[in-house]
Amino acid sequence: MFSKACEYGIKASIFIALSSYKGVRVSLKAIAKEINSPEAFTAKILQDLVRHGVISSTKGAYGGFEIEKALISSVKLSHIVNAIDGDAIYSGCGLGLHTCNEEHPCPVHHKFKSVREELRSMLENTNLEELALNIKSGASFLKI
Amino acid sequence: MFSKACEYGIKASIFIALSSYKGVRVSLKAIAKEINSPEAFTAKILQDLVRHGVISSTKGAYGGFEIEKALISSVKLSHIVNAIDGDAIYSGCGLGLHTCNEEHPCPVHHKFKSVREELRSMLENTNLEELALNIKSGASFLKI
DNA sequence: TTTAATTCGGATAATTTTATCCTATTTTAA
DNA sequence: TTAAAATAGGATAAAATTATCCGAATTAAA
Repeated sequence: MFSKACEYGIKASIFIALSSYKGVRVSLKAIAKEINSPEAFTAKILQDLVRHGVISSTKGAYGGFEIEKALISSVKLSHIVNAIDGDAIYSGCGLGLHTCNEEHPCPVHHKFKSVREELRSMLENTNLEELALNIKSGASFLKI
Repeated sequence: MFSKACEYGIKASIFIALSSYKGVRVSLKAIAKEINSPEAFTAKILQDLVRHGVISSTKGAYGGFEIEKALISSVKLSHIVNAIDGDAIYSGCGLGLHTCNEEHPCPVHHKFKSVREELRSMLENTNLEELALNIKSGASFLKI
């Protein structure tokens, strides 16, 4: 459903949020270890998220990645997915037609409508705070 | 959401169903033209669908692809998707965790639940007959 | 001021997906 | 029986995605 890059990006963001809560920046190394992802590839994805303003970074010793505490609850999954994969998943045509809309629908356009809509709404209404809290409480997991 | 191969596979199957209704087999060439797909690549996908028993083929002059009339309504989108992409879209973990279930959920497991479920149900309950009839009536389109 | 710990960014490699080409095989009609 | 029209299938190529490597730049502490 999502690209590997996007999966890593979401998991990394959650872990960064969790750590930012405690007021500590996390290094690439720590992130990759925690979410079980290849370090160098994860670095590229984090750079991308920084460029898109989803997370922020600090270079040098004691540097790392973080999300300003006050912003954690306003970062939605849709921001991350958009930054990495774009919005094709929930706004593109399910069968790849260039032009697909109500007037000129692909064969599954209407069938997909509610699925697409529910996905979009879910991504736009899920924020990093709730996801991080579930990790903290042990209700959900970032790896294995 | 789906791979290109799967998109082509679905569109091709709908066109084959449409033609089989009229009692005529369609050639690879006609299919690729109708759904606007690369011919040789489409051939591979059709071979795959034949192997999985979704469609049937006849070699030689006047040969081509078809779906037995009586079976058209029983071919579901899920059969096609499964044959080409597998069931990962609606049964795999949204974040790619190897183990992701109610007891050990990934951060978005519950959030994705209804989306995944709706997608699965839609694929399992949509058959080629209805999709073909909408093409026939001009209510939906296979290309552009 | 030097050193160590970091992120950044460019180059490259490996893998997967998408796409093409060519030959073999099958089938029908002339 | 031969020729033409098809699918089947193997080999290969192109493109996209995933992954790795290495040096540059930055920062803080010793």
